[in-house]
Amino acid sequence: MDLLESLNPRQKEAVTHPGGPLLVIAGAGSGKTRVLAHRIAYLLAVMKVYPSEILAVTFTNKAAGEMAERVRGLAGRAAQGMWMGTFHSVCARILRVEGKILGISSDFSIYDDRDQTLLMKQIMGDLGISLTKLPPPAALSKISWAKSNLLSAEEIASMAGNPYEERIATLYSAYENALRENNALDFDDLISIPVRLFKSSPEALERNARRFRQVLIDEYQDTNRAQYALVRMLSSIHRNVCAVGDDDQSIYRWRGADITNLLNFEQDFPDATVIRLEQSYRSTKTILAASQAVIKCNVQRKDKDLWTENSVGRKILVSALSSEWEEGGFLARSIEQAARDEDRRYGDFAILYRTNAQSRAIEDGLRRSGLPYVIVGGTKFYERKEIKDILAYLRLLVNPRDAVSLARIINVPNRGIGSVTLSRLRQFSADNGIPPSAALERVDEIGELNSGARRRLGVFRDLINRLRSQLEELPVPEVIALVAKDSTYMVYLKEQGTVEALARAENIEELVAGGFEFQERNEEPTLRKFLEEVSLVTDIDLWDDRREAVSLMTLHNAKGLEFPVVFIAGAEEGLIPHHTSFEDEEEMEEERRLFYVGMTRAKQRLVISMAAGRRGFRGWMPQVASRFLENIPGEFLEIMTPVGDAYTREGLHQTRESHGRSAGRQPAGPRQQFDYADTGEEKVVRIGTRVRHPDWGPGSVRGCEGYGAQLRLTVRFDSGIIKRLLASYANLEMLDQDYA
DNA sequence: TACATTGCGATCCGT
DNA sequence: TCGCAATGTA
Repeated sequence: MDLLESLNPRQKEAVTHPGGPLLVIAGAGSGKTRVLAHRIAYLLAVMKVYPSEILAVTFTNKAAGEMAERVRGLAGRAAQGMWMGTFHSVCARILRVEGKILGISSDFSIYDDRDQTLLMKQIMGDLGISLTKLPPPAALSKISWAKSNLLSAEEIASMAGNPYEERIATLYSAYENALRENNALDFDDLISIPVRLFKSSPEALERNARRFRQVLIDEYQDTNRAQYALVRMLSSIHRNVCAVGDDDQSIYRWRGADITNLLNFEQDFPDATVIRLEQSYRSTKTILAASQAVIKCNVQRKDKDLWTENSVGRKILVSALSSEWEEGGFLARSIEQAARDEDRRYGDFAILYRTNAQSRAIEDGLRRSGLPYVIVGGTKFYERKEIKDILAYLRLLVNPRDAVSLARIINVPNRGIGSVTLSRLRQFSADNGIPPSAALERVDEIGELNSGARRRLGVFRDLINRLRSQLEELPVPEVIALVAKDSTYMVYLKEQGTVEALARAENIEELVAGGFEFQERNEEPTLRKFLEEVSLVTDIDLWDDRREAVSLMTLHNAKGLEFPVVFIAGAEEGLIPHHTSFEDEEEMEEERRLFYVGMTRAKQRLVISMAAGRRGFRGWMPQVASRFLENIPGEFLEIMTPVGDAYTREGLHQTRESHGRSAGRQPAGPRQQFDYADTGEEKVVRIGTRVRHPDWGPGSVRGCEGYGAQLRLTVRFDSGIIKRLLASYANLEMLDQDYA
């Protein structure tokens, strides 16, 4: 039949596997998405499985959407009603139905790390634990680790071997209680609670495991213990689990991913069939061979033999630039040139990097050349302050017990309700064992409040109640618009009149537009569903690959994608491999896998760049080439290092006098200058410039950090004292002529 | 008591 | 550059 026609023998075997546990080890570019889509279509068409009996878990919502589309293309209408999504979205769906067994109401809020931190701060404040001694995110990351390994607060407490761990256990337990009080779940809960639920309720497990006749998991190498447990439970009756993955592309160990889930599949399922997909369809022979040479340096892996019938292609270009700004310029020039000479679209290019911080210099380079680009990742749309604020209103309307959201917006925009008033409200709610929003209803009974605060709380309460009363009647986008208007958030932004505030107002309008779009897409477009969706979308989900723009993203975000031309920027020791992995061999292997993932995103051309020096958060850092470059045999490389290319970035900011020496061949020009931006006027100050301060007398500039109004000068005064001064407050008199 | 300002410290990857 | 905690001011 033609469903199988285009597949190679291995792929065909995977697609037509009759039943029982199946592990597909799919090398980079070996067509694993095709295999999954075809297998699902095959299950529907040939094995007559109902769509509602199929559970397919992917790594991103975007991947799920693409998968659904491909299956629709193969199987048509028969595909409707499948369970397809990320672990988190599938679990949220299960929990809305089954959660009540554990006393979780279906209106629960989903807390992101921002919300988690806020909650943890409150808890630590209540317990009198210093926020500086134990930063809330540190405690939360331990708790997250525990949850993704299915360890309860009690278990953590019993394992604790020192006061620090005991404290973590105490916080864990308090944090859990707080989440339940707020009727909220964090990301880890979305996975671990269903597992707990299925452990405690055999009926619920039976119900769900019976429904899912076929379970398919993509990117199996990146599942954690909790996800693994869930997969085992959901496939416990029919035992039709199809796991697809590649141990060489496991890059989420730091998030709790456990590669042994994949490596031990055959032990966990003794009757498992294992199929290897080793023909690669994506990259040229050169790119494939080079990437194989790199990944073979890892010890902990299953050996594979990837091969391809693709052409040899061009050599991998490696270029060393003298600074991150030059690197940005190089990337822009290369793209311009390739777009022109090779007649490529901007959408063909991707620039990948290890850390989000690298994107700035790259962006500058592209912007200077006027190249269109999109950044995937960084500050996500739904994490913008204004969006989070509006969403907090909406969450509070849906889930009145959500005290984190309440605290977030009770004084945004300013209503004259400050921290003292808020803490009195919280005190009252704690004393009476009711949520803060219920305390708000009884504001007249709170004795300590002065009349002004009482009145203002009353106004806020009326606002919330009025909005909530309209919730049922209005469609989602109109609720959002109403919230933005009645909360006076919009007016508040527009009154500010700054460019930034207006951009924020536009973002809120975009959120409303998103609400319309949501409404059209869903049969039952409830606000609850909308909130869940926005909590679980990722930046990559929003990325539109048809846009005619260069894509910028981290190596992590690039997983699962491919581009005709890929640039890997910042191939330097300390970045990739990241310096935090220097001490640990396992982490080093993960860095190598990450680099490998980056290389294998490229179909036709791969360019790797590095900077000989980079501006770190504390001055200039000389950089050396990544050790991974040395793993690539020279025959695959073409090395190009431009010489004497002057900085094109205007108003270059530097911090030490010694740059020229450390970076070798830097041009003399602007390297000892930096902007002195004060009241909008741009000045350039040289290191060594003589200055005078009203209190400390004369001195000379030794260095600077930062930009614009935040510029901090390090000045050594003749009296011997050295001061770091914020430029706008330094009140310095420039004595030399040495600035313009 | 609330709000604005100042100054400090930190920065990997992200569901 | 940025967000936040501490400090200053109305």
